[in-house]
Amino acid sequence: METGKPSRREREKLRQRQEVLDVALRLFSEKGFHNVSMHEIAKEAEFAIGTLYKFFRNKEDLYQALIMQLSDRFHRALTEVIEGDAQEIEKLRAYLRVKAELFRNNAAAIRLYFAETRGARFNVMAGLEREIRERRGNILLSLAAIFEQGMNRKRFRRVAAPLHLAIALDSMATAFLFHWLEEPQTHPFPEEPDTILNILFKGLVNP
Amino acid sequence: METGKPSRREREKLRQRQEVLDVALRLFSEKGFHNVSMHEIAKEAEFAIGTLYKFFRNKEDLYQALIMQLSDRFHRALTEVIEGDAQEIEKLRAYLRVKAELFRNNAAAIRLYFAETRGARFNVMAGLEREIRERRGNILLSLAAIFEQGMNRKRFRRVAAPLHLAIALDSMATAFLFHWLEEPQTHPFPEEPDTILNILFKGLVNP
Amino acid sequence: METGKPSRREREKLRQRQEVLDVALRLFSEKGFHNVSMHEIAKEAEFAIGTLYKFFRNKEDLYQALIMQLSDRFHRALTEVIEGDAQEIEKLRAYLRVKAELFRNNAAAIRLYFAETRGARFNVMAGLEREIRERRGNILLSLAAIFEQGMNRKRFRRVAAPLHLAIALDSMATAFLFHWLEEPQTHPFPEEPDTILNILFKGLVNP
Amino acid sequence: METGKPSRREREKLRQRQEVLDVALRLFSEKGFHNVSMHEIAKEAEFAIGTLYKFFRNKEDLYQALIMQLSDRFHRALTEVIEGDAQEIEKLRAYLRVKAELFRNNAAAIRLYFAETRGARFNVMAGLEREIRERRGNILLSLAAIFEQGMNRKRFRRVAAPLHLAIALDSMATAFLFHWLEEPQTHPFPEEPDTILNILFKGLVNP
DNA sequence: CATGAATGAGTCTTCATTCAT
DNA sequence: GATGAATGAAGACTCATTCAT
Repeated sequence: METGKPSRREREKLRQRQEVLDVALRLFSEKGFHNVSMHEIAKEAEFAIGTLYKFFRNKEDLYQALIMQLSDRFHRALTEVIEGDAQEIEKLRAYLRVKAELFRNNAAAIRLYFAETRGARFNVMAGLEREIRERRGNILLSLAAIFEQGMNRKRFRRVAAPLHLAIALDSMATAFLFHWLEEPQTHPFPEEPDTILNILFKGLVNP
Repeated sequence: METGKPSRREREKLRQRQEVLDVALRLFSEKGFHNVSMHEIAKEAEFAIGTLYKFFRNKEDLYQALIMQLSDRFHRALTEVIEGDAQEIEKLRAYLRVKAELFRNNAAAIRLYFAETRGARFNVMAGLEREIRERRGNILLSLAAIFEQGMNRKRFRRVAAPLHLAIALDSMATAFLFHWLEEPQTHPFPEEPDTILNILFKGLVNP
Repeated sequence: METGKPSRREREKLRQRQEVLDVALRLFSEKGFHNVSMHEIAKEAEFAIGTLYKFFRNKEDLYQALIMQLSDRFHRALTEVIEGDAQEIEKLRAYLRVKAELFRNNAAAIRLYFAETRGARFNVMAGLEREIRERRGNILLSLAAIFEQGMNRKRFRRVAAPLHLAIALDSMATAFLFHWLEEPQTHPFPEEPDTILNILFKGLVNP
Repeated sequence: METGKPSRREREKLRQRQEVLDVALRLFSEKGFHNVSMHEIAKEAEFAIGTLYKFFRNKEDLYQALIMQLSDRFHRALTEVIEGDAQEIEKLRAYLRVKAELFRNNAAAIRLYFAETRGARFNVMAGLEREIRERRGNILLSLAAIFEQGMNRKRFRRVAAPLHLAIALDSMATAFLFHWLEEPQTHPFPEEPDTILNILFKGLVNP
């Protein structure tokens, strides 16, 4: 058989690998890539240094694996919600709700993810940039498709290109959520999806 | 007169200091803080290592000076435009135009600035975080004030809190400009102010 | 048993640490703290630089460990001899003999020890100054006690305060031994205990 | 004429050189040779760095000049007192008194002098070691001559070789004075000449 | 002649990575 | 297969010294 025997060993190894990634996320998000040593990760994760190098070829590899895992988790969750066949506005609202939940439940990861993913193309992420950018692009395209559909069905007016609306929606969401991340008390959390949709749906200028 | 005598020496020193900052901007924006050595900066700037330490107490100091200089330049330009006494919509349009110009003319700097300013509070910027956040906050408040005024004068509808509109406007601008920065050909540049204002002004949903 | 298991690794590590200290003693006593680099110590001791830092937190730590080890060795040997319950004069003679042996067998160490221990309170020894001064003080007090006892038992006349006699005895010993250290041929070694006791015991001036 | 014209310039230069030496003494005695930079000396002495190098070939040269100046001052004072033609005991008493005064009035210099002169032959004094040792030797010889004379005149008993007595006397003096230097309150100062002579003159053991 | 800006060799120290046990 | 001792390249920073002005 193909899956029976190796499974046990394999699963154990994966579980350990994941423990390392969890510790690494915590440390990297607290101190940044260059201020965390492999020794520190090994110690916190209660593995021998050498063992880390069984799981990851080197520090950069570990780091990229971590970021890619976060990317997987985030983009999978966001993609799921968009690709259903709910009504357009419902999809957008759901997208914003899921994104908000991601921020709420993964503050450390989010901060790390954006820090290493925005702007910095020079850093440790070199190799993965394209992959991540592509995922982001796909999500924007999906959002754009929703807007497009809404326009075709005459639910949305053509105030701008669908892709631009997608960018607008997503950037606003990110911005609002970062503000909340930084000052949770000032920016109440749950109402934001509505705020964003309000801004997008209702024209600001009196016709 | 007061400024004649010291000027000469002083100006020369400042010019050299600026040369170092220019080289540092290029290198840091290409490779990131930790992947640029003081030797490298010195060599590229054609100064001896020791000379760098005449201008900056240490590497971190040099880096912070660089980021603060960028911050100064960017925020000054943006603040100027908002604080005039033009009409509300004109101010917003001008703000977007200036921001776009900043992105266009300072691509490397912008990338570095956002990379080190977003998300990462653990990094080299530790000491300056508050200052920069405050500046950003002030700009948002100024934008909010414009929206508020527009509302009071019945030019804008109250679709959302002024501060939220400010965040929305600014985050959209940043997002569009980053997209342009990354793929100049796909996202034609100059129309973006109008795109953003369109999105903001015209309601997406048919009433 | 309790000591079997860790012993092996532990002993090996201690042996290596001691090798480093031995090399360091030689180099420091030849050239002084600031004229010996960690690289030099590592090379001479045939360890990698990094290994030195497994044994000692930094250069100063290594140096202080060295000096304290010497201090331990010297003061332990001297203290032992004083604290026995032999007769007063015998104790003094034994003290001088042991001190002489220490000088004879540890010339380099002695030179280093005195160089860094005398006078200089600003140097690398900052933290350990008190400890060392205290040890020296204790030895002087023990010697003083011997003189005092001898006086009480009418063996010694009260020509000076016991502590002063202690200082006199010890400083003479040190001085003679240093002279011998510097010119072994001129100052024959083994007779010095008697010389010193002679000076101390017999009055110089005819009554 | 030989001495008229250059005198003025020359004297001025010497005065400045001395200012540097004075500052250097203070700094070196406070922090040690390696913890004082030429810049620091220049700044404190209010000279330009370059000027220091007009007076002294390099840092080591400056340091040695300083130590030699102290050596001059100390040994001259001590030699003077011994070479008079007073009575033996008076000479010894005077020697001790002068030495005490030197310690009292030159605490910083004394500490520096002994720190760099004792034990350490590896250090910055390399070149001057012989010279200084010779001076010290001469003083001991002079003291020995006094003892010898006293013996010949039957004033002193031959309890030990004259040179040994000289060493004994001088080392006791140094030791007592150092104790006073370190704890002025505990060890009252002015009585020490008598203490030392007492120890030397009166036999400790009852005949 | 004095000045002090500029130099760069040399130092300590860290940390990713390897490999013998 | 796991371990962690050992490695040494690389980097930040200091400071004695020079030399153009």
